[in-house]
Amino acid sequence: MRPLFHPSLDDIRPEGILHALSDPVRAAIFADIASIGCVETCSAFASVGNRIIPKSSLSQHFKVLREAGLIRSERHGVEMRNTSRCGEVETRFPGLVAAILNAYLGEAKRAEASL
Amino acid sequence: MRPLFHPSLDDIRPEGILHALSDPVRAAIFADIASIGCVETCSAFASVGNRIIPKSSLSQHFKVLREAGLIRSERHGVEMRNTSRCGEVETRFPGLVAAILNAYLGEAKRAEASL
DNA sequence: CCCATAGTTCGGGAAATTGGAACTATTGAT
DNA sequence: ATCAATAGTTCCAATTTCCCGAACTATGGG
Repeated sequence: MRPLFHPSLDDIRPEGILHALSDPVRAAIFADIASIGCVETCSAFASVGNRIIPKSSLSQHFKVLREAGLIRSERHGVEMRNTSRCGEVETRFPGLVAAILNAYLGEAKRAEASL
Repeated sequence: MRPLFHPSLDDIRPEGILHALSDPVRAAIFADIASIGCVETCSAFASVGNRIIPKSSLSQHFKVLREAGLIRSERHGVEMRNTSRCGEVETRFPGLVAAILNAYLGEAKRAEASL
């Protein structure tokens, strides 16, 4: 198992961030990690919404988020802890992550209201 | 040739916008349409940067932007005029498009500075 | 040492992207 | 009206990417 790759702040690209967050599942995972400074394990997301995500897919999703520069993953014993890199990303792309998370948040509220 | 489909404002989704703009070529096209003049033909983008884009691909790119709700395309005689829907999108996802365009803009400036 | 847990990697089928060639629609010229 | 030119679209095949089950790896505990 090769060590996890994390891009340096300089290597983070807008297209990577947009691609990573253009998938609603990844956006939901990231929103969760980003909220309240959180630290989350991968398996905390065995389901997103009411959809069950196979762990091989989850692993890929975390990899995409990591390589986009949105999260940092560290092994702690048997599990992986994921923290957001919002702070760093904000210095490079001001307002970007916040606007994206906010857009998805508005979307979720709409869905709820129209039940 | 079936008529062009434009989603109503209500049907515009964050994932569609992010996906559309996660491609640097589409982002460049959209940035151009969104800036000042706002009316552009497809063939004005035969090349983006120094890359030549085949017209079948260009047509697809415009379709993706259109179906994401980012642009409106109307036929005027033999050509297509594309206008941005930034204003509408802004009411639904405040700050989103601006933050994305700004992120790409910063990126372009960096690339220039590091020559 | 063996088992359980947490993730990663592999591999094949499904879906999306790309771009050349053929097609369609509109205008202008003969 | 016919023909040619221009601007885009559609078709299709090759490539790429995505998804998820199965097999694998790493770590900690009994």
